[in-house]
Amino acid sequence: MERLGTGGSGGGSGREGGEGVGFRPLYRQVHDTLLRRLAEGVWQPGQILPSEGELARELGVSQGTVRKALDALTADSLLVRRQGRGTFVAEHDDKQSVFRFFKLRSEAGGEAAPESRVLARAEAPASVDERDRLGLVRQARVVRIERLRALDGRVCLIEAIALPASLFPGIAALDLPNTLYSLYANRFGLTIAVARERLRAVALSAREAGHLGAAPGSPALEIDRVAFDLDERPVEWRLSTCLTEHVHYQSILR
Amino acid sequence: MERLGTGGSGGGSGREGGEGVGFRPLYRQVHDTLLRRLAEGVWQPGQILPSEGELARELGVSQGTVRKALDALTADSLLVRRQGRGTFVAEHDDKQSVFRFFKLRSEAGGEAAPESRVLARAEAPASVDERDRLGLVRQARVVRIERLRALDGRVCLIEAIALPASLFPGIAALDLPNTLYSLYANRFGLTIAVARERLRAVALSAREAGHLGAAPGSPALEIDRVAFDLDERPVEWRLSTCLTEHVHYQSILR
DNA sequence: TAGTGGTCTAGACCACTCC
DNA sequence: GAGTGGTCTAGACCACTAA
Repeated sequence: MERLGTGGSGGGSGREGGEGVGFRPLYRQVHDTLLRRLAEGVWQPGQILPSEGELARELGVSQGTVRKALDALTADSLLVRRQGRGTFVAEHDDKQSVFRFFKLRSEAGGEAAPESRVLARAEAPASVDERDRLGLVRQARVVRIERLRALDGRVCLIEAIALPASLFPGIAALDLPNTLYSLYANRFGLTIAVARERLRAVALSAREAGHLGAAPGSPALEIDRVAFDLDERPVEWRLSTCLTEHVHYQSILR
Repeated sequence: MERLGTGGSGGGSGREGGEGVGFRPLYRQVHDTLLRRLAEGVWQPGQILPSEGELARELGVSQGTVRKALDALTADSLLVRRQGRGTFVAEHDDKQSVFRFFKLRSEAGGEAAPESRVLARAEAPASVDERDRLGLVRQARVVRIERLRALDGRVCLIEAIALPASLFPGIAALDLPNTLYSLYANRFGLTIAVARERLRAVALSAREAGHLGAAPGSPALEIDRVAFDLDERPVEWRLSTCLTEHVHYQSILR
């Protein structure tokens, strides 16, 4: 049992303790409490959460307040709600949610999932760039993965992935699935919540050109992605170089 | 006075008319009603809307239902709500909201707004590509605008804009501001609600290279944007070609 | 002081799922 | 039929703004 704010019955919003700066709405406190539990793995992906009523009683708030927090977590794709069944921790290995972080689309418009082939894997001391992107200390080590990926049967992308070795113990020895983020969640308890991508146009190096079957110097799209977990820690750095002859990067702005 | 659904007092959600497929929640009907009014220009950008209570009485629903609709419109950046003051139609000519649709960022991280210089303007029959992107009929005409844009004082981008001439009467004779979308809203009553961007890497043509001060064949980022108004009509096609030596395209994925 | 949006509660009924 | 989330209402009090 863990009560929040002033709780209790009757109207009023009920300020939390303290008197100065800090005022967080109750629904925000509930949101953060549930988010912390998700980050700690109290509920695993695919598992069902207690019902709105149970959570409300446990936390000492009204059902409407719990609902508002659950709605926010659902909007962030961390939960899935199904009428008549319950509220579940989102699983991101589904066909459709592969495309949550994968913005490349075939010109043909086919919704085929990308295939992957691992070229290399190794553990090594982190480079300066890797320490910078991942917020690592000087002595830190990383696991590096290099892959080729194909869309619609056409190889179009080569990507270099760097992971903090301390967060992914033993990953170098595992079979790597096509969608790494479900592996991160299921094996290492790390849920990717946000990613920041920076795109540039570059000329292919001779080595990249060889792997992609293109001429050296050809223009290519470089995608520099840092992915963050529920605690907003940088967890993965991924540098992708992509041929965009039959493929483009799609972005919807609102 | 315009009432929605079954309205009235007491509990119950109240289904709308008909018996078969269609069921739209009341708050959704309110949302659509308000959206239609915005699209029709009933309230101009910057103007205040009636209060929650007034809207609730007018539409014959509870204040909570109106609130839910207003919150959704606020989340879509169409409204701005200010505690103690009221609800306003969003204005998108502010400094910070220039970056709503402009995703290029200087490597230096400076938040300086981009500058523009118009190279050419003309009206002409729509090309096949323009008809395709803008959903135009065979005889339609477009206004074309070509601009150079600079970030941090460095020219980095050349863009070709195509507008349906029927939607923008007389735009060829106007002074063009740096941020076109506020002009679209204020002079032509067209609010841009969504844009779809497709990014590719291309090699600079000799002409583009000349304008951008780079070598022909240099890799550049091509941004193909179609912008839609509140009625989801395609309203602008913009093809930008950008040097990404000191600039990148930033995207946040959730 | 009056009016606005923001938060919180309590309770009703509906739609869906499963037993 | 029991239990879940989804919708809707009514009413209270708080925080902020402006006159």
